[in-house]
Amino acid sequence: MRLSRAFIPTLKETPSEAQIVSHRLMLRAGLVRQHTAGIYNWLPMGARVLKNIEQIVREEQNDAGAQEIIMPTIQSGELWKESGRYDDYGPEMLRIKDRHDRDMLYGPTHEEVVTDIFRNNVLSYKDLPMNLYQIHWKFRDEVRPRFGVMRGREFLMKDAYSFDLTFEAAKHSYNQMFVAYLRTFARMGLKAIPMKADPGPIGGDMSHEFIVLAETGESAVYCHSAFLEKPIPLVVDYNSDLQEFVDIWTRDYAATDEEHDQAISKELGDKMIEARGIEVGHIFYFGQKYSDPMGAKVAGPDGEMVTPYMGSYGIGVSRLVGAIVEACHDDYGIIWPDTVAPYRVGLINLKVGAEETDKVCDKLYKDFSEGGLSALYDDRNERAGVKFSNMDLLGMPWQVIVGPKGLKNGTVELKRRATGERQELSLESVMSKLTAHHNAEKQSGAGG
RNA sequence: CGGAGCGUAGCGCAGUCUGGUAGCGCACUACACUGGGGGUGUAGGGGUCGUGGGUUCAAAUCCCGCCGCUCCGACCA
Repeated sequence: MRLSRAFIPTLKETPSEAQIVSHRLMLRAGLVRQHTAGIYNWLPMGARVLKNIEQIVREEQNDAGAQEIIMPTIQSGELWKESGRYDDYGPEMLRIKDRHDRDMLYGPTHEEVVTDIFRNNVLSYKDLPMNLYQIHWKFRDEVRPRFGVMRGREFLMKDAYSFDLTFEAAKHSYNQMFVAYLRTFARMGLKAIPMKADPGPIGGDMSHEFIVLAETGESAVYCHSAFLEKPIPLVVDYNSDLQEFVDIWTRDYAATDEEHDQAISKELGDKMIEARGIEVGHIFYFGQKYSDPMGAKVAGPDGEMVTPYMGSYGIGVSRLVGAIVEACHDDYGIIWPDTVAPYRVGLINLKVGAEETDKVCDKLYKDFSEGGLSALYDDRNERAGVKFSNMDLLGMPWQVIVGPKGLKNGTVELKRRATGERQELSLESVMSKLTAHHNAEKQSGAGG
């Protein structure tokens, strides 16, 4: 994309409503604009990041054996009366009447709908286990939306729902999602720590929140320093027993503010990390809570009808954009991890209109796109300083700077946004270096 | 939902107390100079002052209603 043609409205000054750094930077870098309280427009840069994140989530869900579906945003109230939640859910649920005066609602979550799909279409234990997910917009009429997209009312969420014949099998489904989540967040360059969450009325220990550590996180969190060193599984056989791996990630202490035990802090001493965190995922097992009242049953091996055991697994996709900015920025702007960056490369032409620089930039721009490296080409007739600070604000992980000085020696400059490290390289080495990095990342599946 | 505050050009703000021609900086347009970290100058364009009513010769300014947004608390992917 040529910057001269791109719709990227940047701001020098921060709009007064933005309090936290991710919100400020997302507005300043032109990712989003607020439509109304807690509801956002996603402009081209924001939309690209959102799509990248969505795709990583999708790939990892598919790898883990989940199948993508799309459920409606507007739901019938009748299903919620069956599960009993129509009365329980409260004003957070946006309720609507259609023209026939029927009770409808904008879905805040989809347990009822997915259970309805299941009971109407799945008849035999042979179809289990089954895990269905979607990546779709939800609406929860929060009392007080804030922090930009981190606590919006409308938000993009990946929600998966598993169905199993037995508790043991359900536990395996839970573990599959657990591992998939570790991989998903790692691929985005995030350190996400699973913390035991309030298990709710079902009890047990099968509920975890995945928390990204960030200075400006919304809540205080506590965890053992061992979490910073734990391995992310690069290659996973999701059919194998994952319990051992899950145990590694759950044996050390980690708790959110509400669950925290101050005594353990003392016990762990300097091994205890006290930090701020952002919840980006939440998985839980809830057994027959919905399948039972809604009458979802399959025929078991012996012909008896069995009510399946369920779990649900959420990732806040739009929230992740904010969380990544919270975790990856400096005084100059955003520092996108390679895997989610709106463009991989920011190409800066320092002297637009000069034959040499124009020619080299055109060639690089073409080579990047042919090599599968998305590039944002700053071809505007602006001063160098404007382009540098603008590209730093936008946060492309690599910058390729083409100016008359370097070209005299046949070189261009490659800058790593995260470290500020700069190298003078020939055109060929720039291409090969970026391509090599890109390929290495694809192979490992966990770049960043 | 309790408490507090704010709505004036795309963004940041002044003007409101004490009523009298709607301003400043950035951004935007044009031209010139400049040209490796948000440069300089000149000339421009853009606002029914959130909205409805009231008081007044006269309302951004005073009074009343409504709408919207933000912040602090209790709640949440």
